[in-house]
Amino acid sequence: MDLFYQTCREHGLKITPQREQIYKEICRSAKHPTADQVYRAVKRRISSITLDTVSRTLHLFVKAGLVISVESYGTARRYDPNVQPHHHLHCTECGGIMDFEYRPFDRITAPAQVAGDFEVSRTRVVVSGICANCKKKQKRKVR
Amino acid sequence: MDLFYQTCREHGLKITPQREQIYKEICRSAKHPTADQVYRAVKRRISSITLDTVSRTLHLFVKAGLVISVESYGTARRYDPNVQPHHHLHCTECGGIMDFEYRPFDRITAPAQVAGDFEVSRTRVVVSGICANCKKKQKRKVR
DNA sequence: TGACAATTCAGAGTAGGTCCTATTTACTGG
DNA sequence: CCAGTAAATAGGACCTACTCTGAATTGTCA
Ligand SMILES: [Mn+2]
Ligand SMILES: [Mn+2]
Ligand SMILES: [Zn+2]
Ligand SMILES: [Zn+2]
Repeated sequence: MDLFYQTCREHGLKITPQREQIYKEICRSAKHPTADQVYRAVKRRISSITLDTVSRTLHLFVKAGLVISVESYGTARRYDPNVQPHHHLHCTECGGIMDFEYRPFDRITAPAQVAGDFEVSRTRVVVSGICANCKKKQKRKVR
Repeated sequence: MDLFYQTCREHGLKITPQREQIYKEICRSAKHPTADQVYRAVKRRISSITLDTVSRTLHLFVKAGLVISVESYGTARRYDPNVQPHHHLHCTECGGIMDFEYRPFDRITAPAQVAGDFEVSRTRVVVSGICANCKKKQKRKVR
């Protein structure tokens, strides 16, 4: 939470109970949640909160670099409190996105002829497939 | 279009004018369009078509392996007629997704300790940043 | 402790779908 | 080439996840 208070101060963002809970919630969930998922969780603590507040707050957090917006597959925008370089496993069955770290991938760089005039800010490896959980379920169905 | 007719036959999908136009449109657009974008384009040729038809058709195309569903950033699901290994540039300003090919990236593989029980079907490098076009616009604003 | 800009809430509006049902159409095999 | 049948489509209701607007509230700093 220190990072939260510091970043807010640096970017002139007021510290409100709503914002504290939104940041806490996104850190607690390991699931790259959508605005709506964060909204439902925070609403249990602050019952008056609206989805609008959560959405706008998450946009501000992204601008401030406190969280990032990561790739999704047909679902709403998903947020990630892990702003360090890391990579993703994406399950095409359940839609889950899981982090993985593998240092050699952090050094991957697109060559100049590809990047061209593109100003690169982040490079990520995304591995799509079927997670262990969903594979188990599929097998059960087959029997 | 040969691939279209062949894949439809192989998967027992009836060949309808709607499906022909949907596939043609997604091939023509280099922009990884959403169902709604395909719908608007096809509607100019088949004015009675509904978004529902386009949505369901695209799901079927994905199941048949005729197109793939690619990562998006808070927008709706996006489709790609290029099912061969390739990689993406993602502009965080305009939301555009552009293809790039770079053979060395095609060989990237997550190590066993990462993949674990995950059944990998596809590995892609996603480079996020700002495209040449958006950079130009930003500079114009600054002046 | 104010003053006041920033933030929040409530509610209406919107985008991009999904679901349901009746009608139409593409394929089959006689 | 035609009829029967299963698949596909159109139209419309419904839904989810935002996004916008305007008024009320609150955090910050002098
Ligand atoms: Mn992550
Ligand atoms: Mn592509
Ligand atoms: Zn899964
Ligand atoms: Zn751009």
